[in-house]
Amino acid sequence: MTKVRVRFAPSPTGELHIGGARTALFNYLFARRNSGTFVLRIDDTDLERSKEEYTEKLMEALQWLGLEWDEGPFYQSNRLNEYISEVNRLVAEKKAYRCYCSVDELAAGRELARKENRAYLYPGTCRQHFPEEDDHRSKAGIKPAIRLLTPEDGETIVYDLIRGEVHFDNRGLDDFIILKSNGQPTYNFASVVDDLQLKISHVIRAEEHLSNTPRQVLCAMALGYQLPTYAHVPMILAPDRSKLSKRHGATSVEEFRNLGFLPEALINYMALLGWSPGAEDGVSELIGIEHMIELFSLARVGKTAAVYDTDKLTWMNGQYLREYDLDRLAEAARPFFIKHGFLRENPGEMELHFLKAVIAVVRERAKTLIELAEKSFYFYSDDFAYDQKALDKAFKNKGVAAILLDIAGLLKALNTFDQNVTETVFNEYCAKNNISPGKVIQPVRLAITGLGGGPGLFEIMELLGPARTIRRIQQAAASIRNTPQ
RNA sequence: GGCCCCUUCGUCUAAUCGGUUAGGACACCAGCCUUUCAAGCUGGCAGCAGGGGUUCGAAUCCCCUAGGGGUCACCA
Repeated sequence: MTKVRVRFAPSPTGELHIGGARTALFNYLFARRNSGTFVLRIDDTDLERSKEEYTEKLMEALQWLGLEWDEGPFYQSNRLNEYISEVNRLVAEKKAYRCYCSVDELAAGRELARKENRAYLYPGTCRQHFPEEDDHRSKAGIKPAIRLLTPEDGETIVYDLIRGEVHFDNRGLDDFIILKSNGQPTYNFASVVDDLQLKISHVIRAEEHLSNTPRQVLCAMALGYQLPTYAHVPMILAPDRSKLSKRHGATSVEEFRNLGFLPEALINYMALLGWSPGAEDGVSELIGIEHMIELFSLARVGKTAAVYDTDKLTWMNGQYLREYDLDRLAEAARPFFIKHGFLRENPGEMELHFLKAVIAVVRERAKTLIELAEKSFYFYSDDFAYDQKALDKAFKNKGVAAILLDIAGLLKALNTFDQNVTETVFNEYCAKNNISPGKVIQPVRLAITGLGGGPGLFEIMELLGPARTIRRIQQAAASIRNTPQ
């Protein structure tokens, strides 16, 4: 068996989106599952659109997701000599030829084909002009592009692990350009040279590349190398079933990160888009990366494009949020708390300790880190309005202000303020006055949090401490008295 | 338009060689639990794109139609 070597080869023309990230994930899982090597390559042959900052962001996103690569990054822009020498070889072997057709000429041909409603194929104008005849043109300073000489009939077959044999009629393939007149290789060529020279055993990539694969197969055959095995994974579509783009809201890994999703949740969610672990009944879909590596197989990758659904991602994130290691969660949540002004840029020991305590309580009802921070506001600010619905429910009863004042008085008399003590105080008060606990707890909750729901009241009070708790209860009582019923 | 791929609940998916009341998850609805809100538990709603074959029997195999997606550049 040849050693498994796979690659993820993004072009640095934008942020890493969920489709690319999932392709990277599948490559990673496949490599790990088969004790292979995961190579990162940056396909930056398009000088116009490639940007270094995107390369940085791409790598940052991969690292954040935990998809560590074993080799690379290799840059196509650094490998120009390899491509040129391979192109020269093909020209020398008469498997490729110089083309002097102008861009305008070609565009006109395409335009005509479009008008006549037929597919455009390069007519092979320059096929006959083998080297000698080109001399005078090159002397005139015209730079040629190089085209691959492709077969006129027969078929090219792509062997795909997910789709089986895919046949392409060679009559539908023309002599495409492998080296542009500016001296840069085209994607189809550079990619093949790299895959071959890097000894990639399996090319796992998105389905959008399937139609280009016969061209790559032709390149590889002309170059005389052994072909890698292909696996074209289904696309991830936007909710409107179209290809992902900016107008679809959050699509990039970075955006999901900023929206408060955890990398493990995103990984878990993406893995299930197209791949299925086998789905026996009652088996959880919550799968950590290690378990995923054990279970992964391309045979269980489906053929249908998936529409991503943020609801399920959100649910999954909530699941991870609850189980996460508290220290790591606090670390991940920090920026979100800072953004709300709940935390300083360089918080001290005490603040971090308090942060963890708050998170431990609030995370039970948050699904994203944004929500986690938002739902923690009353631990950091006295300045909040009462929720109207909760107010109508909890503050409307006649004796509420008096009850609040009673409670404030009882709390004030306490030496210790932990949740066991305060709960006992509440219970005794209710029993003595024959009031149901809810009639006391809910108004107090509203007084100290402004909300009708949330964590256990006694947990909140302990975290908040006696001073703030009592003050808020007294203020609530006062505001009820001052409001005409 | 040519070529290529695809088609199971709203969404993600399962159903190894054709025989299942077509299963699970998210979302949604209801109930239970609870000081509340979540979580959790229980139950419910909901699908084989359509039409022909083949077969005793088809979600599963074949053909056609429809729909979706991809690709056809001196982009990747």
